[in-house]
Amino acid sequence: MISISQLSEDFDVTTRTIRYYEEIGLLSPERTDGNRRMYSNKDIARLKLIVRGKKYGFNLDEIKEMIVLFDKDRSGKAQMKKTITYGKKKLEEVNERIEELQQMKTEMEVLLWEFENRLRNE
Amino acid sequence: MISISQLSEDFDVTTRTIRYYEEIGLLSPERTDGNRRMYSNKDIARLKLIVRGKKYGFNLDEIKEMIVLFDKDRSGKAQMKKTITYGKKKLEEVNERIEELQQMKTEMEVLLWEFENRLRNE
DNA sequence: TGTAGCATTGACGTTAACGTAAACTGCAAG
DNA sequence: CTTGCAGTTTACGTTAACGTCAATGCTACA
Repeated sequence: MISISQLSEDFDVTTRTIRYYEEIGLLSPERTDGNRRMYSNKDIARLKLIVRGKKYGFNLDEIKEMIVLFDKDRSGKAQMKKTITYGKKKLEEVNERIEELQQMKTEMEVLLWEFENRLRNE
Repeated sequence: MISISQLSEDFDVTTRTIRYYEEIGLLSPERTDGNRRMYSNKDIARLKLIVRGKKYGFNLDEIKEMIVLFDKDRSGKAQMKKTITYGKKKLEEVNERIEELQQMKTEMEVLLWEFENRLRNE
């Protein structure tokens, strides 16, 4: 259990941002007697997911959907089947992004190679 | 050479967005006698870069920097060396994103596998 | 027990990346 | 010629994702 300032430091995001994520339902930390937020390992894992998701260009609504997927406390066959279907779809998206990024990487490498050659031959 | 509406259709972005990219210096199409924008293959390649960049979570300022890299009309040894250095840095960033995305993919796969197992064993 | 230093909840401000509407222009078809 | 569509500029509007500030509440520590 850590405080909001600790969490803020650990992940390099402002406390405002963390509170905002709570505001829109992405986090729901416990409170102390004095009403201070206390973050569990589960909360920490969630924030990690959020921060990473943002880095890949997902917006907070999309991330919210993914959190549901990563939230392991689900039961009922129907619910689980839905989760699996949705998860596979998201996995496909991630796959596509990886492939495109790899293509981009290749293009950049070719370009750099060309530049280095031109530099050598002049 | 294609029109703005053609370009808009081809890339599934609005004409407003295309004009905005021009406004901030990401595109600079030629004009016809009647002042209409005409987009060359080079412009089209740029827009492709922009759209793709956005998808990966780069903002337009970062994309602007990358466009400079992908712009092949550079000369002078010093300039080229700078470009190569900068390009390698960007390549590193792309590499990192790929690796993190792959880690994320693995996690999702594990999770889905667990779900499917639970579904089978109940 | 006082006080420095985090924490809390509003509430309004800001910025990037467009959306939208208005007023105007150029061109092709009937 | 005019009708109508596609394009142009200008300018104000919008939304997500926070930033910032004010007023107030805990709480550890000298």
